[in-house]
Amino acid sequence: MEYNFREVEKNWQDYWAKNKTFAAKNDSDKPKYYVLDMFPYPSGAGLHVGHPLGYIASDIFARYKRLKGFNVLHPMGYDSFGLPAEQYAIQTGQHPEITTKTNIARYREQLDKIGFSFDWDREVRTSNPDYYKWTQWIFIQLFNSWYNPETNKAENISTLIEKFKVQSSKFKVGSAEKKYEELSEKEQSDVLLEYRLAYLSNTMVNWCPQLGTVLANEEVKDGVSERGGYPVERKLMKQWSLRITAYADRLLNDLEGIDWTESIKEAQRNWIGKSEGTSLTFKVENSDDVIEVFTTRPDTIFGVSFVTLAPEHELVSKLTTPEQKNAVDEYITFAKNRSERERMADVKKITGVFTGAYVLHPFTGKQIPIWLGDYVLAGYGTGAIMAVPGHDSRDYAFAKHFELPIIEVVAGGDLSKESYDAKEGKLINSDFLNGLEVKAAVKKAIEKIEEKGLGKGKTNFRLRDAIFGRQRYWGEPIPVYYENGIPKVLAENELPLILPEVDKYLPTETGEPPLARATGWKYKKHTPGPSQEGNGCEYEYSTMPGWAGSSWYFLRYMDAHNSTEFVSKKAVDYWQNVDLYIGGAEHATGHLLYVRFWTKFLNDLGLIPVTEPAKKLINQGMIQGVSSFVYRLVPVIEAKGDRDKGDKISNALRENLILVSKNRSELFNTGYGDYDWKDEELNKYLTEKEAKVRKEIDELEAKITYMYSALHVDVNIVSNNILDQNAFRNWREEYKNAILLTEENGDYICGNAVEKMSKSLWNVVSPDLMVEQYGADALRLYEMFLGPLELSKPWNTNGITGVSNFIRKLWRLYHIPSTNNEQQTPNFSVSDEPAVKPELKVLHKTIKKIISDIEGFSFNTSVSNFMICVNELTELKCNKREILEPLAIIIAPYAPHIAEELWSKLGHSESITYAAFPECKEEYLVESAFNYPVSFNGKTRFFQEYDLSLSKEAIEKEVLALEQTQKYLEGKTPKKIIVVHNKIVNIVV
RNA sequence: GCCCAGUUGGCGGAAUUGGUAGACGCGCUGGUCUCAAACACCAGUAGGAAACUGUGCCGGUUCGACUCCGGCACUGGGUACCA
Repeated sequence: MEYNFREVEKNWQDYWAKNKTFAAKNDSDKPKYYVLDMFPYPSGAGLHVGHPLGYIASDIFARYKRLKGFNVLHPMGYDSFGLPAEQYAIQTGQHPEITTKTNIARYREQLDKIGFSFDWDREVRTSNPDYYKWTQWIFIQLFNSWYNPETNKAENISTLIEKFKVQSSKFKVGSAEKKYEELSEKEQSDVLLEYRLAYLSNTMVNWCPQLGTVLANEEVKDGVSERGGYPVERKLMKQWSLRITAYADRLLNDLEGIDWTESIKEAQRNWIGKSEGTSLTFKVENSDDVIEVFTTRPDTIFGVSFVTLAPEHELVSKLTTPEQKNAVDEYITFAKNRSERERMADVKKITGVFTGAYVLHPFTGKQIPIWLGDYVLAGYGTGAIMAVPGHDSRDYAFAKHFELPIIEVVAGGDLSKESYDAKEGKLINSDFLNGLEVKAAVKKAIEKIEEKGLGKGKTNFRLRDAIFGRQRYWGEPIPVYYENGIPKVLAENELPLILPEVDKYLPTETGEPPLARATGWKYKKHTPGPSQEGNGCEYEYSTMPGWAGSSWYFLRYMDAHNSTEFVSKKAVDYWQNVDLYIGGAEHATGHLLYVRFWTKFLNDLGLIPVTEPAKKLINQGMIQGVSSFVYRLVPVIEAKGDRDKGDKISNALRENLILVSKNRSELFNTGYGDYDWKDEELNKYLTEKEAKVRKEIDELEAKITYMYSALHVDVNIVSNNILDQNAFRNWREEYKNAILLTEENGDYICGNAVEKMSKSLWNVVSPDLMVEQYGADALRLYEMFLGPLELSKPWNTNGITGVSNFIRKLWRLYHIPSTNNEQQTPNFSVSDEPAVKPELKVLHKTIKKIISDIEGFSFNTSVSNFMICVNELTELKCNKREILEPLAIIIAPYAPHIAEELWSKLGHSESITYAAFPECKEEYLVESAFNYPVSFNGKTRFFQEYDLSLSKEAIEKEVLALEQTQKYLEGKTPKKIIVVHNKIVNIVV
């Protein structure tokens, strides 16, 4: 028997757990290194082979850093609040906590089998009260803070109140103006809510009726919910939000200083969407009202031919003339009822209405009509635009549709065909801007606008404040209660606010969130006061969104069991922030933006020393599944008239499922009666079935054609596209009696497609099976070997035999084959003789490559390099300790189990984890000669070895003297000879 | 539409600063072992009989281009009436 990975891997996993081999210390003389994975949501489906990809990469890096002498923090935990557990609870009544615990146990079991070097003592779970206590605590800090634009950071709200008092600020209450001290408690609360970083307000939210909750912009994709894919509509609601917009500029600027991929940075830049322009007011004709617009193209001011307001704009009803009132009201109703999704679906559809009112052009004084259009968004800028159809494609489309004038003010386009949006060209028809280039014109226009007091230069962001309340059960309760309608946060010593028990995980009959079902769940002050009387105060019934817990978890790992602080100063001063963060790119504008926001906020309060959560970020690619299909033959009836009868016919023909092998697709689209299925069973079956309905077919003059539809089939019963027919019949009841139309050799060939790996597509490959069959080391090596970490690639189990063979070859290097072949295992045999130069060269070449591969995150090439190394050492029949000991160390990050086993056999009693990574000694790599490729006009013809000490001139001379050179020269004289030392010789003819 | 990434054998992929294109592995073909199969081992494997041709397509720079520049196509991802 050879290498027994099952036994060896189990032993070492037990050893690591027992000895807490990977526990990180919070004080150490070693330099620190923090390697973090994005923690998973523990779903019921368990891990598939795609999940561990990033974990394996980070584990290799963490183990490498330990070998390099770093104190490494490499933790893991669970993002355990979330929708699936709650939906499961709604269906089954099972408490989400139970579901979550079960799923976590399964995840842990799967993770353990792969041999990760996580420090499990630091595990965090966001749904654990010990954890969410501090999530709530951070919320309270957000509530108690405002953003001071002067200091450009968050401060305690008390500094704002102080400011109000010092400046004697006045606040409008109804028609009166009062000082801050003169306001009632409620009025003060309302004023402060406009500044707090966590605040309650009436905002347009993304409401998802099916989920019964609101969603943040980042959770809505293509107009449907990211989770579940349900339609989302706009709705005005009182909601908790976080003022992330206060940090827009810093979130944007600080991207410069972090080593993240350009694509993620770009996605964040786009999401933040900074645009610089100017505000500009238009006076409404015969009224004191003005309409303020935001524009980035003030240079086109003389091209304005109308002004468009969002249907929700506050001035609409006031402006609208009596003649237009009906049309306007009708349009507003229409716009309101169009869901986000519809609006997006027909971007091309232009809708709008004229209000009957006019504004006056600020420079020419001309009348400009005011229109409503839903292409103008209420939530961006001022909800009103100046329309310049000549130089904005949306305005152009609107103008064309409603036959409004189009004025050319920038030369260079052809306005009869399309608008000219480019920001280059000279201004025309523009009074004082004529002749200027766009850039200069923008500047001049802003100057004039500011000079005349019409507006001023302004920056707008696309980023919206993050809606923070969710009308869900399975999340952190927001630590707020309402006293006389005033929202108040709990005292810190009242945390955690435990998620109460409810009878059902659904909204109440009156539409309140599930938490309103909790009986007797009321806030009572610890200290005596009005709320102590009676039943106490109502709590906030919304819970926090899924991203709350994940916005600071990287800090908790530093000090996971601290019961008095979210993280101790000492721990965070030591660990600072994440050195290497690995996770999926799908979090580009969600999690990765929020965690940056919270980090900056906590830094502002002086609680942590860093302003960014992660120095370096790597996005692992997705591992896609390869789905398999069977092709179902579907009779399609085209009947004239009677539809019911048509259905009856097709049902009769469909009684048994007919599945056609892929390569017999010539049979598809065959019509009724004119086929030969080349399959007796099927001919018989269909002839019988058709005979039964022949009368109806003829009566209806129906036409039958056979089409096919592809059905997903479990990839685990398909091997190399050949269906295991027995397993297939047993797989599902409806396939038991299916008629399988096979190839001539009896095989049923499946089709396939590369898709997302998902339970519903039946293409999931579980890591458990791979570990069981080939071992954890093989799985780890193979996942890395598949290709560059960042690239998406389809999973193909077949290739794993390659790395599995490699592991056996590696094992054999350290052993001599047993002579009496039967029972005995190969004998461990390593020689203490000094290594010879070729052996040392192989080793040190490999060390050099592995170091540069790991540090460049090129894990796929390092696996190749190990293979080359082992192949070469096998060729050299090398079994020297001097070579094999360092080899075990450099391979340990990738294949830790076999490395530990070999290490212990080499006579070490300690784990290989903290061995020293060998240095590359360049002296072994020095070559004395180089085999030069000799090329003619850039095409390599032959090779010639020359000593490296030879000068260029000498080589040139030698090459020309060669017989082969003369042959390729064909008697011509070379024009030029290029000799690149240690690289190439090129002869130009 | 805009932004980002990518396109190399039958497949996954490799190629340092512009310097031997196809490393390594899978698959395939042939062979050895075996009664046979599997495993294992050995040899071959970009195309072409060859001259030659080949890194998505067209063009450029260069002694020399997968690599640099200009244009285009396609694939994947992100984002979208953002004024």
